[in-house]
Amino acid sequence: MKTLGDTLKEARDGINLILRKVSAEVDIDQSLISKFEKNERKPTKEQLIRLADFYNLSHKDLIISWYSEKIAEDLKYSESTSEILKVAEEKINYYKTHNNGK
Amino acid sequence: MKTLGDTLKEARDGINLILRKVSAEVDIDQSLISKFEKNERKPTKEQLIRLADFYNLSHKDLIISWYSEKIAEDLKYSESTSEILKVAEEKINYYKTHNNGK
DNA sequence: AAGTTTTAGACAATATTTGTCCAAATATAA
DNA sequence: TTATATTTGGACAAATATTGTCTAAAACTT
Repeated sequence: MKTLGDTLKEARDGINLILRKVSAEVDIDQSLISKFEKNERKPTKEQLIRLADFYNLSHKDLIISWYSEKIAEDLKYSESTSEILKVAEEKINYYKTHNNGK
Repeated sequence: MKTLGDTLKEARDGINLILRKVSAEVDIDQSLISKFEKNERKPTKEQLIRLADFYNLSHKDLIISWYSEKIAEDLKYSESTSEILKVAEEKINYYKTHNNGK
């Protein structure tokens, strides 16, 4: 199962850059980026966007990865997870249709 | 769409108790309980369990409500929500089958 | 071995969540 | 209406969690 960290690492490997360089470009501490790649920290959404832009990765894909990992982390040890997700989706749809958009 | 707050309020109305009484029984500030009922605060999981026990409500149902509201709150303004939830579920299942249980 | 890159961990700064209190608002009863 | 009781809003401090920064050790390259 490919993690967000894997994606970031692959992207960096793909262009053969060292952390120090990426760090300078995206203005994020290299130690943080290292941790993102090893899934020891989660980037903020802003950081994620900056990395996506720099690496030319799909915003959408990264955001999906980012949110889904957050949710999975939360529910990992919980029961009834598929019901929870089903209800969550209903609520979201309800919300979206009733407050249209924002 | 029935909220967690609605459920708690209905339960209390069902047994006709005032906040002060419930508060004393479950040891949660009455103002907090009021806010739970109005969805202005979210109970902690522990508080939720104590309320469930006191009101004789299904733990499972309340937990589903609690988590799904949390997730919905997070994703409310996001795009690709159904994809996010789909991927989240895959990750959870992956996690559960590979670390079986806990 | 020397130099470079990556990583772990401690730490302060910041932000978020939580519990508590009280007085204003609302409802109920006399 | 007035008096009494209940509910609610809001401010605040305490506790907890997240975030960014730095440093030096570990791992890797030359």
